[in-house]
Amino acid sequence: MIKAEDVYDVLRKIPEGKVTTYGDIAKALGHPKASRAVGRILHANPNPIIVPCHRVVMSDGKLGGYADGVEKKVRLLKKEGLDFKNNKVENFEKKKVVLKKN
DNA sequence: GCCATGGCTAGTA
DNA sequence: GCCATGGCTAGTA
Repeated sequence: MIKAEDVYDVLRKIPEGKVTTYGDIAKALGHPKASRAVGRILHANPNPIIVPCHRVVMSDGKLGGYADGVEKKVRLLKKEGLDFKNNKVENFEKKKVVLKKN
């Protein structure tokens, strides 16, 4: 079972202007198939201020969801210097962080 | 039984 | 576009 606290811990390491994916978080925590579960956990994020869940997107660079509305997610990411081409993060490969497995 | 995913396959152009 | 996957919640018995 994947713990919400662990997901939030990983999230706090993502710097401004960078992103990661649901699947990468799942892998980093040793649950390669739990990507969807990660999404559910983020949906329940109790504290968007300290846990930047807007920096998590889909494996193909598409936006994914946001509890507070996708528009807001876009706004936050743009403010951090990211851009969107056709519903995808521009230069996705360069914007992804590499996550360590603990 | 839902869903903030992802990987794989069919099959179109 | 289909479906396995994992975590959660509603709501029946």
